[in-house]
Amino acid sequence: MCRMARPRKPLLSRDRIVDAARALVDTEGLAAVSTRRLAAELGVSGPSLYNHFRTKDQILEAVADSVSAQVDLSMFDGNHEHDWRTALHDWAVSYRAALRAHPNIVPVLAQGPGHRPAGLRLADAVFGAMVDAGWPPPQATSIGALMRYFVTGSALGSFAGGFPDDEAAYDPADYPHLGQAHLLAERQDEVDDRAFETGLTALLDGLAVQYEQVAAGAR
Amino acid sequence: MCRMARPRKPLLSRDRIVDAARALVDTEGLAAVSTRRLAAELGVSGPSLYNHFRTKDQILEAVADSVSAQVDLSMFDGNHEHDWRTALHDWAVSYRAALRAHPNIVPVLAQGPGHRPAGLRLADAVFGAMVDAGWPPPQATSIGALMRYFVTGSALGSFAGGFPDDEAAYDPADYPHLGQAHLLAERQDEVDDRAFETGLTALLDGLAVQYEQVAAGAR
DNA sequence: ACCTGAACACCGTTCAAGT
DNA sequence: ACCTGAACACCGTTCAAGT
Repeated sequence: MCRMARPRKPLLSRDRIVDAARALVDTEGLAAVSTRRLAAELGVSGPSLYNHFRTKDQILEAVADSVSAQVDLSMFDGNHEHDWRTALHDWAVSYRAALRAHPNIVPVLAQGPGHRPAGLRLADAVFGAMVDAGWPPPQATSIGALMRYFVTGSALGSFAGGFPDDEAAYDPADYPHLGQAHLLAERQDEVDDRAFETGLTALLDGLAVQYEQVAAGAR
Repeated sequence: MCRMARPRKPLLSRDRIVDAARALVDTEGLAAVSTRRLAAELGVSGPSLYNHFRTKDQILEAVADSVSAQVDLSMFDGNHEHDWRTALHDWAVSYRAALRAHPNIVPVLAQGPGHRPAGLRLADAVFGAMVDAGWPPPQATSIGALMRYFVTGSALGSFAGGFPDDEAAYDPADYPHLGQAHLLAERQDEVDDRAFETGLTALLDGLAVQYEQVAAGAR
């Protein structure tokens, strides 16, 4: 049929590279991602990656964006089934779940959306929904910012898991109140989940107070 | 006086290494810190550092701890001049200020205190003060965790600074609500400071609601 | 005890060469 | 268009050698 010799199918694609990089970040951490190691995982040589990405950093940006894309934004859809508070709560839970599934990439994500499409879409959705709900634009901006602070902070590293699990690490003379801290490690998810829900509830309760003031001012 | 030849004064010390590393992290970022580069800054050869620290990671841990040590904890002192809410507010402001002065080390700090003394001291102080103020220990733990989430998240990266400042980056078809987002970059500190104060106030208002419930349960 | 140069097994990235 | 090997200027860390 064809006159010209068809080039064989390319070995790589941006998607294959991002998938492999995300897997490597998840299992072995950011520091384990080298272009040679990643290429080996994909069965090619190191420099091949540069046919698809300009730098290694751009690969990591793409991984970060693929994680942002997992965040559910449907609660901000126009049909308004949820009030702003419920929407914000459900979004925060989905946002944190997506990041906690890939905690090692959070430092990259937390630098802001930059030009990453999924990051910008997320910022667009929450800002638009808050303005639609009646928040003045400056407050809507603050809500987007403070929710990102809280969610990325909660996903960046476990609170409970950051404490040593050996009792000997806590000299009572130095740390009089940490006598039970060595128990945190074995209840890691429970402690972090409860702290997240407690903080999220407090944030939303506090924002509701401010919303009342805004609404009263508008009357 | 002395029989033995005095060894000449050591060229390095842990403190000198940590100070130089912190300066390098601040001015050029985590990625710029290599043992060779850091050693050159100190006028010695790369391997010399290994006489004072076991690994490069331990140097970065020490930098992180030196930043934690800058956080003011005096509001948690026993004299009880402040109620828990005021103390928590002032602590959060100091905590964020210390981290924002050295944002590039925050990813290391946010992994938790580990065995770092200043990190453990900070956790000890806030937990002890909340328990003293009447919070049940599990809630006091949650408060330590959620405050760390919020503060580290707010210091990890600027919200406003994470958005491109060129209008062309925001196609209205893709991001219908980000028409003004390119203006965020030029008001970076203002936007982030207001979001932090808004979030902190909301958190404390929300915690006050929960505190009332705890106090009512105890009656 | 503390610093050095040499060495090892790595890095990210470029580039000429192949198909 | 896409992949390769060779090369360049780096890495973190170890170690024998110096004082």
